[in-house]
Amino acid sequence: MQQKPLTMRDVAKAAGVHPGTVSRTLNPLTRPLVNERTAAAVDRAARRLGYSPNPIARTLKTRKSFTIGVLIPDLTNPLFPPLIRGMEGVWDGAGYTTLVASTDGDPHRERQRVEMLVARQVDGFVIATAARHDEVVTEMMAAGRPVVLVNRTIQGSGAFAVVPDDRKGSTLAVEHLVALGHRRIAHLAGPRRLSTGQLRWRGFLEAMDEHGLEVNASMVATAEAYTESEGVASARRLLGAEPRPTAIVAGNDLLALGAYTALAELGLRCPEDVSVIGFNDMPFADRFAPPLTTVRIPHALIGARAAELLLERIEDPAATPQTLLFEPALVVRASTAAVST
Amino acid sequence: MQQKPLTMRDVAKAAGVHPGTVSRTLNPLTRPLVNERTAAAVDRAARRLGYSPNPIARTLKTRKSFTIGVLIPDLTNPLFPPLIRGMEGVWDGAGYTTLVASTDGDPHRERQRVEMLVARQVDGFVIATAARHDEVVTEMMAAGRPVVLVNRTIQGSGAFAVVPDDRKGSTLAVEHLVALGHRRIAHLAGPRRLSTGQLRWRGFLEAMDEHGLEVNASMVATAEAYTESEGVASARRLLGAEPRPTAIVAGNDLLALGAYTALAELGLRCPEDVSVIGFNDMPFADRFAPPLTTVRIPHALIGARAAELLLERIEDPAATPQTLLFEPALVVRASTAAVST
DNA sequence: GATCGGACGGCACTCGATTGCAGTGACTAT
DNA sequence: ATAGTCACTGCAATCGAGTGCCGTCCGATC
Repeated sequence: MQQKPLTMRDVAKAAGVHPGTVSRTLNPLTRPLVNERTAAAVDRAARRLGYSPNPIARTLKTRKSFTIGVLIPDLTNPLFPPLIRGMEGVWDGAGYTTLVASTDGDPHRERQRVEMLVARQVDGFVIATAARHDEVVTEMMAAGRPVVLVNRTIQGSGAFAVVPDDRKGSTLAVEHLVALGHRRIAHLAGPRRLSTGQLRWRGFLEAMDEHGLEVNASMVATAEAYTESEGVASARRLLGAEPRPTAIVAGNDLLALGAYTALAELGLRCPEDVSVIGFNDMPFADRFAPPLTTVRIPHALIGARAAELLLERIEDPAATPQTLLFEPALVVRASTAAVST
Repeated sequence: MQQKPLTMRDVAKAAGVHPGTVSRTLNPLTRPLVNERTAAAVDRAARRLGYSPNPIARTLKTRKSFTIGVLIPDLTNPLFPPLIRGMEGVWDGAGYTTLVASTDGDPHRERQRVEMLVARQVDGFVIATAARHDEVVTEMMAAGRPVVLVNRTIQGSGAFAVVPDDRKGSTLAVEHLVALGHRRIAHLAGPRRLSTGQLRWRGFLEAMDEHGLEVNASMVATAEAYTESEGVASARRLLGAEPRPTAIVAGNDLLALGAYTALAELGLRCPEDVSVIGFNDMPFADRFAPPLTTVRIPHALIGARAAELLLERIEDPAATPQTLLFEPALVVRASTAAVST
């Protein structure tokens, strides 16, 4: 709340010492270098004047900004706010500030945002926008920048990542439906170029195979993006097949919502005619009509863990890459029911 | 994407000029001062080396960071992402970066976040957390910092603010219910210390009066915060009254959702037994069970307009304060119905 | 009482870009 | 030919904090 810029020289003058000494006393690492009594005097002067150091100047000199860049596709996707809160929680405690940038899924814009963040000297990145083959991410890692991937990861290893166990999630979904007597189960898949789309699809196929259930081409539709409107379009294709599936496993909750719409268009009821399962357990999923059965992913936890991992990576550039897998859990609500014969 | 820091001196050396000349060339305002041919040479050198200026150093010298601080209560409240996207849209175009800070409604934390933003030399603030009597905001304005209030405003004038016409919104809600034959209409109010809580309440009382409808004490319950759980608690009180209200006007959608829960607890149906109206038209309000009738507020627009206003204020410190009122609109869905006699 | 060692803190340069001031050279006017 | 003007551009200080180097002063030691 200071009006006129208060600098180290002011504190130095007030304490009757040299600015360099002030710097040393205020920095915990160099503090031992200065006499306890002078240090106390400096502290007193600083407190009295209400001095607080200028992070900009500090960054210029030390190249450390105590800022972290977070790349997400779109803030209005309800999946991301909890993720971000999870991260902010740990960074706040460590004195870091969070700088969030939206890319809208546009690689050009993504690159531009990254350049902005680099220019602002962020100390590291959390990336929630990674495609399986992601040029920008690969370049950043090659350049030695601290990067942690969340939610989505890239093909191959060597990256730090904190992601849900997507295959497992699909297994949970399929098993639940099979237990309810479903056999014609369709998959409303997310984009194949994202790890979530790919792995949930793979997991779906494997689980179906496990149960001796056949999956022909008309039982899988792939959405171009994780949006309601894409969900509607793909669900229409699924529901046009003969015989019609009795259940749909959607790649995420927004796609599931799209399926709701497609069902309504056709005069079909959920869950009486067709069961639907989502993915993520987004906020208010329990409020939908009908309340959505979905695979819950602990986003706040994933965010927090990613934040910690990044901090470790920043402090130790030689840290070995690791990908952390989080267990999903099935949340049964009212969008799934026993198959009606 | 540069690895080694590339500075103006490097460009200067490559172009065979002095760093100062490079600075003048690259700054559009001072560009006319330099000879066209040397300017072209500098441009070429800069492009060839892939130089981009260091915003940190620039900020240190010019005290302008091209960063704007946004204060919100909580990112996971679905009301805020659209607001933020609206602002980012205009700032991106003007070369500003957005720094979002969550306060969780805690004044202590709010003050601390503001100090962080001030230290980072943000050029201005958008504040969505203002209470009607807000010390922090008042101090900031007194200190001459560019501030624009969104969604919530403070008591008295002299502030820049972009807010919905809350009284009007309440009027819309009451009129809709009256038209459906309701007479015992209750208000599930938001906190009185926020302008939204206060004005929507006032608007409710005025509209009821307008229609010759009485409002006794048991017809208004005030929630301590805009949360579902607070909504449940207050709605219980409302529904315990005798005779029971046939309709509830909630101070926002989250409170309305709380009312849904309270109704379900009592075995009452919405809208057959009690109609409910929300406020905001938050994302997915059309997906709830039942789809929520609500007063829509154009948040993205409000955000965009606030962003523009702040930019004007930053460029012209003498700009005169103004508060912009945005028209709400009633969105009728399925949570309201004609009163059942 | 002279020497040595260590603790302390002052000095001055650095980070990268901006900018007031002054100097250079060309060109014009008288 | 000399002064005066103008257009450029180089120089150096500056923003605020961090830090290597060195001098000073103290006490301890023989």
